[in-house]
Amino acid sequence: MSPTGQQAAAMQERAVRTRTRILDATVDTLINDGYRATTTASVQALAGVSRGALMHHFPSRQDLLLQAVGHLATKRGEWFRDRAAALDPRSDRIAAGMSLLWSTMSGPLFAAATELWVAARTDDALREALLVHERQLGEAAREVIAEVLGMPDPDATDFRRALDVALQIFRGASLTALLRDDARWERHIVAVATTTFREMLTDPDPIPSPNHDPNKDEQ
Amino acid sequence: MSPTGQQAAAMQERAVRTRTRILDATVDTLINDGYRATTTASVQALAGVSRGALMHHFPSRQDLLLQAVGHLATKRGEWFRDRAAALDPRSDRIAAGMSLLWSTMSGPLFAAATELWVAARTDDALREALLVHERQLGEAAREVIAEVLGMPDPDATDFRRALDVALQIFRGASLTALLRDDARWERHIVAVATTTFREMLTDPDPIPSPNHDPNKDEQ
DNA sequence: ACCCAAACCGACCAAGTTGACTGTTATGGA
DNA sequence: TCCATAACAGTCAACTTGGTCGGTTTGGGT
Repeated sequence: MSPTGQQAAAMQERAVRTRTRILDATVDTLINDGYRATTTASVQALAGVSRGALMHHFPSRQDLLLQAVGHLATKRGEWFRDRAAALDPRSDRIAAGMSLLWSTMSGPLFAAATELWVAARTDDALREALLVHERQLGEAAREVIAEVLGMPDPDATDFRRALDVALQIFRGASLTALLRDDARWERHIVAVATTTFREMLTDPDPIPSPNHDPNKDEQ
Repeated sequence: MSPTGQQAAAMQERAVRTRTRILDATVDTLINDGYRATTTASVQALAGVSRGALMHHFPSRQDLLLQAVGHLATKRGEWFRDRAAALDPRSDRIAAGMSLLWSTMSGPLFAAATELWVAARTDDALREALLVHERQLGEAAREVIAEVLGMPDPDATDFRRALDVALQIFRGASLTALLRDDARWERHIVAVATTTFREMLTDPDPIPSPNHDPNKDEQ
């Protein structure tokens, strides 16, 4: 989301603000109007900048969206850390952790990310950018969650697997929640995820392990 | 996806074929190029029809996409039933059912549905259409799954809840699989879903129930 | 043989979208 | 102070996209 080091050195205060305004407007447009309606013109209008300013910072729509991926990831990371810091330390840790995770994945920022995510299926450059940032975000989130849960090692295999499953549940639930809006059902899903997570951590895994990990993926 | 009854009576063979060609082309374009790139022109080109023909059957792009929702739902239903009928009756029933579910949600047709699904977040008409057809598809799938599993009652609360969770896991996994493509991980997720499903069916639910169900959905 | 409505054709148009281009203003350093 | 360059402004042309419209073809009924 940040420009290259050399550019950053030359960037002035005003430029940074303009840049941020544009990227914020891009994210807002993604949230409010979706990927298809996120045109350079609408972003420009929402940001209140001239065409020249927009094109100066982002020579093409492609550029704009690629940079928006990083910008969005940063905002999501900040949001996540803020909420994590505000957790009640006396509550049940696992339940708190799962609630935290769900709150991150049910908000507007996640909706914007989903727009980009789906678009990335048919856009190689976007996919590359997303993969990089999602990976970073995922690792950062895993560390924060591990801390919330009081886990000594964020890299423990059991923990990673359990968290991965919880993530899938929430990802699916977030998609479902896009269309139907049922707070009760959402609470239920969080409860299910919490139970599942707890069992996957405590039980010696009853699940046929993928018995790999030596190498990463064989497509 | 079918026209109104009166129109259907007047529709000729050729018209039906043209219509189907266009809708198939729409789905293919969604699969290959994504929602944003699914323009009337590209659909027209892929279907090999004239502009007039396209506009005759689908007066607007909105129309085209709304009808495509139904068309896609039909194709998904057929596909699902075909695969269900081809299952090996000697295999483990729950495992077979979960594999069946995952195969439905990891294919190109589901990718097309996801494109529409996400677009529907910011498109009321599309959302309405999707809700209707997804509900029908969901019920049909539930009945088929119940039969595969040998469940006496597809409407049993425990069964519905367990299936719902499995659906969320697979929905999330399908999104994840859009970007990274790891067959081993996918098998693992199916195994996890299978175990979770089995436990939710056999255990007297240890999960805090949403304590409702008096009425179906209060969206 | 004729008629009529559905089906289909393709040129045309208006609006939208993108990015290039020329000019202007601000800012830090020599 | 002055200048080089980044930052910004606004217009414009090329292209895309969705939709209209007048006309032609097809096929079943009479």
